[in-house]
Amino acid sequence: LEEPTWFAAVYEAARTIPPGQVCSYGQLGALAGVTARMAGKALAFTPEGVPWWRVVAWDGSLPIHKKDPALALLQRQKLESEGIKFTGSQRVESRFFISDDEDS
DNA sequence: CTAATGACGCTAC
DNA sequence: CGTAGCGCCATTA
Repeated sequence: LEEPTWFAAVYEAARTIPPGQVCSYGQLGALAGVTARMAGKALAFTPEGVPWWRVVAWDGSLPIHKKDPALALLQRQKLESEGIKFTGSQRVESRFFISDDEDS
């Protein structure tokens, strides 16, 4: 169990995500000091205690369904449990993002 | 060293 | 709102 890489930084950044809010891989990566791609990689290895479901794509969609469609469904249920709502499609509303400024 | 890939980001149509 | 294409950075072949 050794991740001597930016993985740990991504996990800690994910823990800083407040409940009822979501964050994009880019935002999380910025907090962890890595790029969005690296954040996604780390999120695939998320250990216990890390709210990986609070991390979505920049546009609120769930890009993880590419290989694990069931996982995407699980994430959506988790987000709904947090009070987050979805649009007609599988996308989280922008006002739930940490990036505030929900008012245009 | 070059090519390909990935729980991505953003612009363009 | 939907799809298509390119860019990004690190790991692996």
